[in-house]
Amino acid sequence: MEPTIHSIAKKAGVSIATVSRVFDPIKSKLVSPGTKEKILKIVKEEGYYPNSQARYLAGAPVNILGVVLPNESFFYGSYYTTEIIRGVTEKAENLGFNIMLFATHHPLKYFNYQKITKSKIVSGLILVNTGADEINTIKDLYNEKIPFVVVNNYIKNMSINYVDLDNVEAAYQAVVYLIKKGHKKIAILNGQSVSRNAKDRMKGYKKALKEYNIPLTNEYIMNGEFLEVKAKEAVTELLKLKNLPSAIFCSNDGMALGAIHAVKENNLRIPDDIAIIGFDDSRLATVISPSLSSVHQPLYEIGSTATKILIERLQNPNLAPCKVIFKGELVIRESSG
Amino acid sequence: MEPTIHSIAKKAGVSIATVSRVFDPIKSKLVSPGTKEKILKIVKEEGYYPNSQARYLAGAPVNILGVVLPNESFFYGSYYTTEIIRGVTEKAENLGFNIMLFATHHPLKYFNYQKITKSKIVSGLILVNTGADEINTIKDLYNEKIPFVVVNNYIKNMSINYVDLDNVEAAYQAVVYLIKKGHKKIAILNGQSVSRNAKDRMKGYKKALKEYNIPLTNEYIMNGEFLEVKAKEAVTELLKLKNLPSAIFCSNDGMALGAIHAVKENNLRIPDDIAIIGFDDSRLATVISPSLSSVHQPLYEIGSTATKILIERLQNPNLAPCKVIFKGELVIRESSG
DNA sequence: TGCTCTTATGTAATCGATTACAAGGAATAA
DNA sequence: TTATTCCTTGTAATCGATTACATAAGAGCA
Repeated sequence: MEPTIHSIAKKAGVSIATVSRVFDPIKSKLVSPGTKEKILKIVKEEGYYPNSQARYLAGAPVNILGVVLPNESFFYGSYYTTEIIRGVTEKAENLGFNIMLFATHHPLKYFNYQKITKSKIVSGLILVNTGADEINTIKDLYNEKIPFVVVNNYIKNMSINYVDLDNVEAAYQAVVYLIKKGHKKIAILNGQSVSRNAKDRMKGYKKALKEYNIPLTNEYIMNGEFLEVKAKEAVTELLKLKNLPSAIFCSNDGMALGAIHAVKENNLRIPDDIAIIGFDDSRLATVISPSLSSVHQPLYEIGSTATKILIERLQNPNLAPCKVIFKGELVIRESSG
Repeated sequence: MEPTIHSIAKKAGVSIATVSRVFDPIKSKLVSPGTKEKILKIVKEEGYYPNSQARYLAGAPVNILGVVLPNESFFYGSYYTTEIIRGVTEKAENLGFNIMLFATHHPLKYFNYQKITKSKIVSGLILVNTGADEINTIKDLYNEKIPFVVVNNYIKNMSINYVDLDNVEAAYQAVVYLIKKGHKKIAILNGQSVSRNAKDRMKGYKKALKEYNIPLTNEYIMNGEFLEVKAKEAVTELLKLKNLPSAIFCSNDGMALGAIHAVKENNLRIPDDIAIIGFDDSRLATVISPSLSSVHQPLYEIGSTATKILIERLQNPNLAPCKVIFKGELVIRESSG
């Protein structure tokens, strides 16, 4: 038989209430030192750990956070996802919370958020890489007053917790850098336009061009769907233009990689013929040749901040919604000249 | 007030036992169609989900698996770790299990496995990248009859579940490939010798040399601690030898990357002067120039297989321990000639 | 000595489900 | 018609903790 609070209480010759108190950091002060010592000795001998389900059921706070992200986020050892998870897990561990990982295979919009929150499997949610088609889900969560934080999907006009990068500004900085290097024909290799990230990076790109009076060239605007393969195809097409761009701003490093391959296959030099800037500052950036200039995101901090915000609000539901926007930082390497 | 089984039962005019039965796939057949329909209608209206803690406490099986790995496993978007997790999460989702992720910041040997299993937070464990210094922990788990699977840490003489790669054979194949290419002076860039992986890959390396009557050269045996930086230092030293090797077998891709950088800095050509083979077939392998020949591990399958084995044994504790050894596969690219 | 105030501990209700067992009613068989 | 069986549902104990409230013992004080 496994030890329970009853068997421990019996062996120690005390009531279950006293045993319970020993495990509560605050109430354990109410137990006399002698009794506490006696109980802890038996707890150790028996290898007793309080049953978490019984604790939760009896009213102890559920210290489990659900992290929800699309399974595909993991492909190829995504730097983006893993750094965020590293930040989340470490912060959660430090604050005494556990992480339940929902890397769901299905499109996220079919994920049953209700099930895991209402059945009390988790007490709050961290939503990473939720898509633009999930706004309704997020509205539901909001209306149901389920505690959650959105990472990387800024939503306008809703009073929710989120942590994100200032994508407009980051893209703006990258493009301005290219302009100041003398580039006037700058292409953008972006993700799907439904994505908030893609939208905002496009905004930053356009803002920079406008500010420096560079006209927008439609042929220079490409969709690589955030994928290396699609990016390579798109750039291969781009390079058939008569009026070639002299620089490409890419919305992630994977697409930058595709772009580099396409440019090389066309026997053009990087950065001399075409300069390239990526986004994410992933490990690829330093491995590839030429090394890739890229916008660095503080992903670890984004993950740990999101976790902190959520836990604070679980412990004090009256706190106001919190928005944290980090700044990106362009890391210059070889590919941008 | 949130709905409970009592409120649902009351609204439907039935007992809580009947409501409970509706949620049990087997027992729900005992409930008459009319009653079931009536209950489900109210369940839907009220947005009711059975409280998981109460279910567990009352005897329903806990469908939560703990995945334990060192926090550092995530650095740099580790391909190794993420692919395994992808396999684990997808298989778990398909079999109706949830994953609790313990990416612990402390050395794993200080991780309190007892706490999460005995307190019934999880019903079983998947141990990924456990170190050699944790054999005692694993023995404890075994003695306590806690269901677990070890991934990537084959342990001799213990009747436990594990899933691993045949590292001896994989390393052997890689080195034989080099030998057949005409190499006779082959160095090995290995990880810490306490690591099971490192030991086995060394074994494969030695086996290949012996079989082809190539004497062992001590100076060709290096420890790069599985780290790019350390590997680069080690290879830089290696290249000061009078009698240079013509090939280096590296125990992971990160170290191969360090080796490539060191070789290039010494103005030697890859593969002409020095051929290089890595291990893991990570994304780096195709990104780096020259592209890296590397031993491919079926990481996704390793993860999903471990999960399947564990769940089967949770559902049927009488099943015998299960060992699954996958074969690696050398993927030839430019770096090996 | 008696009263009050602490301090330490115990009693018992409660959380929300599962499930063994009981039981009523309808269907079937004799 | 009555006995038997099956189908459906309900009753009540149980899982293992937390915690409000009660209470007993001891300390402090007049």
